[in-house]
Amino acid sequence: MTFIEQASDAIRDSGGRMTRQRRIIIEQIAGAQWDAESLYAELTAAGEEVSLATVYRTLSVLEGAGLLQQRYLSPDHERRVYVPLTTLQTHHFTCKGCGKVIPFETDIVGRLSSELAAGMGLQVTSGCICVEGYCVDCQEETT
Amino acid sequence: MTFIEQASDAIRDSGGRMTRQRRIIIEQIAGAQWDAESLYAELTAAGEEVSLATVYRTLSVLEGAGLLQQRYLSPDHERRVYVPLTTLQTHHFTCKGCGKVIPFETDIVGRLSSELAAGMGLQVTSGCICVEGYCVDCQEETT
DNA sequence: CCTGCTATTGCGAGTCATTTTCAACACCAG
DNA sequence: CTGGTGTTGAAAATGACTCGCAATAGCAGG
Repeated sequence: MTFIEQASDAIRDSGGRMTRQRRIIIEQIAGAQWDAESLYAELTAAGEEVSLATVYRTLSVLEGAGLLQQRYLSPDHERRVYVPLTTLQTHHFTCKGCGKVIPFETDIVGRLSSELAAGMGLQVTSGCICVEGYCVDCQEETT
Repeated sequence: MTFIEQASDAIRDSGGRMTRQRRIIIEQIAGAQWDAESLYAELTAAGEEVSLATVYRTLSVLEGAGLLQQRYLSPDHERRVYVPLTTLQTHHFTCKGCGKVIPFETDIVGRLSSELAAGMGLQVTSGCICVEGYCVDCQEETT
């Protein structure tokens, strides 16, 4: 079952309706992570008619349905990004030198979940990790 | 050297002045983490005269001097919190059931730093970790 | 102890991302 | 086809945070 089918089902199951706007938003976010503003710009540039408010609302609905998860890519948390669950294990490193955002894979949230469950009985449902520092290129410049 | 002395020195060294407002803000944040709004409320309640803008500005100055670090306690990142460097290894778990914020200690940022350095040559200088889920009490209720 | 230079303050206004309000609209079950 | 109600767009609201500017107050030198 594709992401789009899952999303349609989830929306209908909760008594919601599949509108033109929701469809194009879902199609766009199925492939990659987006923040509301960029997604809106992209759709508008492609000639689609949606309002920014609807983009925010739809992303929020999809998050509530468990299909997306919010993230903040950089430690200064300036913009909320939505990530399809299929890419959940990707986190991001922000370079303080050049501003580059470097994705990396790790199951560190999983390990942390185990630790918290074992040590304190906490049940982790979602986590967010932001790290910043210097990338290879910027380390060389400093040296 | 106490946190307050460190802060005074840092401010003076950079050509800044120790004002009454800065002193009371520094004294207040020396002991624990605060977000600007709460710190302002606390000081005002204690009869001190400071403006919210000054609280924000002072926290930012202290962060620039390397005495505080910003954090977001919960995954929804609704409020910026400043933490004295001495308590840096404390992270937070937010319960989606009762809203409780539970601190925990872990060197997970350290481990992640090692992984990133070894695997991709990235040099991590700071990190932020937010996890949410259900605490022991709220897990029982769900059951 | 004065004095003046200028860093800092307070206040109100300004940002910016995100949310809400509300009337008009459009899914979709019947 | 049609009505009930979930959704939308546009604009106003919100909330955290920042900025402009005139008034104030540290503090170095006299």
